[in-house]
Amino acid sequence: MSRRADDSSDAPDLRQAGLRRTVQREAILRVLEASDRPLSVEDIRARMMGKRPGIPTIYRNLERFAHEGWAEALVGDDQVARFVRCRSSHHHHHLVCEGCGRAVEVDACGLLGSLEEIEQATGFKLTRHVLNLFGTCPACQRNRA
Amino acid sequence: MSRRADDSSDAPDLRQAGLRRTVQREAILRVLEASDRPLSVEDIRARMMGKRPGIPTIYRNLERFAHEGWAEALVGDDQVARFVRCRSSHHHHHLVCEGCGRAVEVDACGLLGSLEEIEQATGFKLTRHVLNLFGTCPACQRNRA
DNA sequence: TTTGTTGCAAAGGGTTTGCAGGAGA
DNA sequence: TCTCCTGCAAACCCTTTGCAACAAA
Repeated sequence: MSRRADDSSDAPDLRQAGLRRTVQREAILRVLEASDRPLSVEDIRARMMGKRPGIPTIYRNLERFAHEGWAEALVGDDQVARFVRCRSSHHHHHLVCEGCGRAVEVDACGLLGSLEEIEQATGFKLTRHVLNLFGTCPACQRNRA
Repeated sequence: MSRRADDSSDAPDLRQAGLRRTVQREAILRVLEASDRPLSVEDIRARMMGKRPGIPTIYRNLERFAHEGWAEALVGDDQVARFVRCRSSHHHHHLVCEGCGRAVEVDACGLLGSLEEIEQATGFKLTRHVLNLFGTCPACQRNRA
């Protein structure tokens, strides 16, 4: 019922981004959409039934999706890129549960003050930052207790 | 003259960490020590004269150094690990100049407040975070103007 | 038809492993 | 001497590239 006025859309519009609608692309988007955790390219492939796109196709499309702001690559300690669907096109960060892998988006607006402090303390002009947060989600906290 | 009481030491003590003193190890430390920017393994090798350690040796030692908190790996967009010497063993972050590559350590203590906000907003219990900052250093700002 | 996309295979390239020889203590 | 380290070469493995066949528009 709610069609919000802001940028968060439920399904990326391929055509609007100048991309052709192909079964592979829509399948990849569907997998990302259905997952609440970062997925490697192999993960994505594993979640498809029947004829699956080739690895290069998945990489190429994820790259485009990331460029459109529809997804983002999070590289973990194992140096493997895992992709998450970005629901918001605002600046945001991802908080990943170390227990179950579930990821949520976080508006780290409170960070801005700290960034200004850093600019003043160092004399640097900040251009961008990468912040990845890790923790334990409510469900995993309960399970642990 | 100043021997500070805190943890910042000028030269890591290999023996104290249970590591043997080898020429390779000390050479790698010396290169890290002398550089004010993150260095890839190849960079490190390139900065050595004469007989240089093999690539695997450098990787193995950097891993140990990182484990001791003497250095840290920063992985950029190109997926290549670059290592910086950590002067402080406190929790800190690195701010890298996109102009010249120079890196400085930043105490992002101001971040703590934001982190608590995030815990309250999400219900997650935060365990760790990775924050890498990028910007333009004072010198590069001047050169640009 | 035109042009973006996919598939396959192969190459790339940073990083890791195995193991024998060598150096620290 | 006893381990720890190093060197070399090869293996790993995620990711990218090239190019011909294919499908969207």
